[in-house]
Amino acid sequence: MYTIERHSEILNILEEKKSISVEKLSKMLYVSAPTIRRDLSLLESQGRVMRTHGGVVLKQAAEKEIPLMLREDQNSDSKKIIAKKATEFVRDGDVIFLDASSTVAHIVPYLKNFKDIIVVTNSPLISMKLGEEGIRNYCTGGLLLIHSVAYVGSEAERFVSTINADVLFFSSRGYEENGNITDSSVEEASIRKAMMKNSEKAYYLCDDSKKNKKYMYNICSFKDVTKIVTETE
Amino acid sequence: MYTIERHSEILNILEEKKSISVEKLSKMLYVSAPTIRRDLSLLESQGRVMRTHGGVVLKQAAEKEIPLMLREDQNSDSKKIIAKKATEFVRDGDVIFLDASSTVAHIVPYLKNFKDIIVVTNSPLISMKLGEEGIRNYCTGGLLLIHSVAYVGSEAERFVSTINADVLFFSSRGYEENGNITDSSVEEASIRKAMMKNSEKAYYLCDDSKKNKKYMYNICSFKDVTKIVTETE
DNA sequence: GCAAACTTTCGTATAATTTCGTAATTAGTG
DNA sequence: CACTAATTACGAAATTATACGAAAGTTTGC
Repeated sequence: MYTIERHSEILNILEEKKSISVEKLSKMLYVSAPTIRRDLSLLESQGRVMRTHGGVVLKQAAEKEIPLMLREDQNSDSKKIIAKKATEFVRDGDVIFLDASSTVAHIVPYLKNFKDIIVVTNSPLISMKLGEEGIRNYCTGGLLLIHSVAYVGSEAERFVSTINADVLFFSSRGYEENGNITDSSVEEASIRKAMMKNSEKAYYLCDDSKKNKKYMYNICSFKDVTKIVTETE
Repeated sequence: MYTIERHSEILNILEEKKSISVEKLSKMLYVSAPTIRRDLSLLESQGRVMRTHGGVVLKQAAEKEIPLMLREDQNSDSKKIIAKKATEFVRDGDVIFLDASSTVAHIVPYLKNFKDIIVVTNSPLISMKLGEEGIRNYCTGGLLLIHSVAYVGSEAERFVSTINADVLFFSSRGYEENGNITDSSVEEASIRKAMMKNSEKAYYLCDDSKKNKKYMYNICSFKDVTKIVTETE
């Protein structure tokens, strides 16, 4: 067995056992302990395992730093429910628009069950999460709107206007009983309109916390939306 | 048997055995070990196999290459030094291109000392880091190249071509003594060329680990670069 | 055509590097 | 403090990189 084969073998073993001692690895792989330690140092420097006195533990993908935005996410549970419901409207082969909201971000994990989908989003965060799940995706690019981690502006909208999507999932800051869907930034309202214009269907994802909140900019009205997805009925 | 026939024969053998020694290949194909090694270097630079001391292993598609974004990056200290040195070439008010390399990513924290700069990058990761530092930035958008967390393709290049930048900071997988700067993916090489074309100045950031590594795709040559920034002189 | 100059390919020889075990020293743990 | 584990140092064996030259194939100019 070659060195790099041994490295992936160590990872395989860890995948199964989560942690193991240097001594056991040494016996299992028929090499001396110093060799195992060298291997582990390397794997540690690559950030794949964590060494401890006497052994190693697998570094879980859990402790990644990215979801900073999503961590401080409120109503995360309802959003998850809504996201799952939304996947009902996805078909294999669809071209999907996702806006840059945290609600919509929760759809990502569910999308990997579909084949040959292409996703277009204006959120770098969602784009990267899609990438992690192995989902082919395009990002619009444009000016980064910092507080909402979204690309906006003419560049972003131009990109959107070149795509013909099957479905759009979007959210917003608030909606009113009368059907007005509103947001607090022009730029974001604008790009959502652009997405809506170029998508066959548009699903509005909203949790109850958004009810009866009115912000400065109008996105659209309930009647412009194919369906509204909520946690309740 | 011609050279390229030998190459595909090596791949065939590997397909079946997954890994094999240089010595065995040498005997099976009736050529000397150095010849096999040359073949393997080539196949490796094409990303089809992984060399290891004593032999080669097939690069499984499944070979879970930890995405850049989760990988703790190596040579982080030298990269930090290089990044700091690079900031010497930034002026207030500059429009700056940053490519999607981890070396270049280390520049971000130093950029917040400059006023009125605008940064354009094809990396969602760098874009978000810039955002966190409060630096005004645009991302190119385009197709997400997963393993390097970079946007590439015609959309990304089109965006770049609309920008006139003052400086570009870029890196690559490898460079040779003779001045060739190369990378392992066409797409990434291509977008770097596009950035170079539209920037007044271009600084190549390279740490010693990249020395004398040759990959399949040419980006440019030392003479096309304004200055090379290294950890040493 | 044809020969000279050039390029590509490959083997040989040698220098440099990698890998890995042993042994000695240092550090960590209960 | 005793015991185990980790680090460091070092040497041996194997592998690889490099330099160089020979042979075969290509290109160029006449």
